[in-house]
Amino acid sequence: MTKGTYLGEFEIYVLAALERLGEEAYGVTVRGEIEERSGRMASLGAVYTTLERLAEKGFVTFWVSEPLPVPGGRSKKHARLTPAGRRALRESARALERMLGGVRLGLRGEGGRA
Amino acid sequence: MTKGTYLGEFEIYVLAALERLGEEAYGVTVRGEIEERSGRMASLGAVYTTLERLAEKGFVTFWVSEPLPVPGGRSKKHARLTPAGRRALRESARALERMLGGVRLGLRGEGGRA
DNA sequence: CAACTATATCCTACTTTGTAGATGATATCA
DNA sequence: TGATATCATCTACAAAGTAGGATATAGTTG
Repeated sequence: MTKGTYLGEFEIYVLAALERLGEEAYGVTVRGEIEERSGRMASLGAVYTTLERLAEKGFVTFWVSEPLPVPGGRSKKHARLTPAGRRALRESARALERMLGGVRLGLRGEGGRA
Repeated sequence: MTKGTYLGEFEIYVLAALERLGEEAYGVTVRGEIEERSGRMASLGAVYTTLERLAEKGFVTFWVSEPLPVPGGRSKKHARLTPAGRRALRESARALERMLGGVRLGLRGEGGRA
């Protein structure tokens, strides 16, 4: 029985976005990736707060990019997964998959209400 | 973009357990199902509190069983999913799947640390 | 019947996560 | 300098997660 550190729901989205985005990951792109990919809404404030908390846990580190010669091209605070972060994401995702796997919820089609 | 009601991490576990257990679902069995199935730890207190909150949201209803002629066989407070609860579980599970789907996390094997 | 064992639930107090509007920074361009 | 476009931080509160300890109720035993 793992008593351990299970990620919160939104934390999972943020870490998964980092995994997908790689070097392109920073506040705005993380938010975009979550919304486009999953359809789940995510405010920028929520993203930044969560990234900060994940960094405190050692799951994320930051690095700053050079400013770009375009409007609004200020330097960005990029985020990347640490090995511990990747491990935490994997553990949470696996446990969730085991729990949801096989449950008939219309995960493939069936859509609609009720 | 769904601004809507996304379930918390533990709420997903509890609702999934209800879906699996059917008529057998009550505090103790819910806890057992979560722990056995996913490996995620779950205290009884957490389970009851979460069931109560899910009921307030209209995702769960309760019914009481007859006491049984065995030691500790008091009547149990069973829980079942409402249609809204099943729908909420499905929505959260789908969004999560879309976000995690395809991410290389060793969801099938590869195990180990780092 | 009192004491004991086995299950099951409730209560309570607190920690962690989730949320997002308002505010402040910094880049180019007119 | 003023206007526009990104991006980040702050703040304050709401919602979800947690679990120890108290309480309830069944049969059993002496």
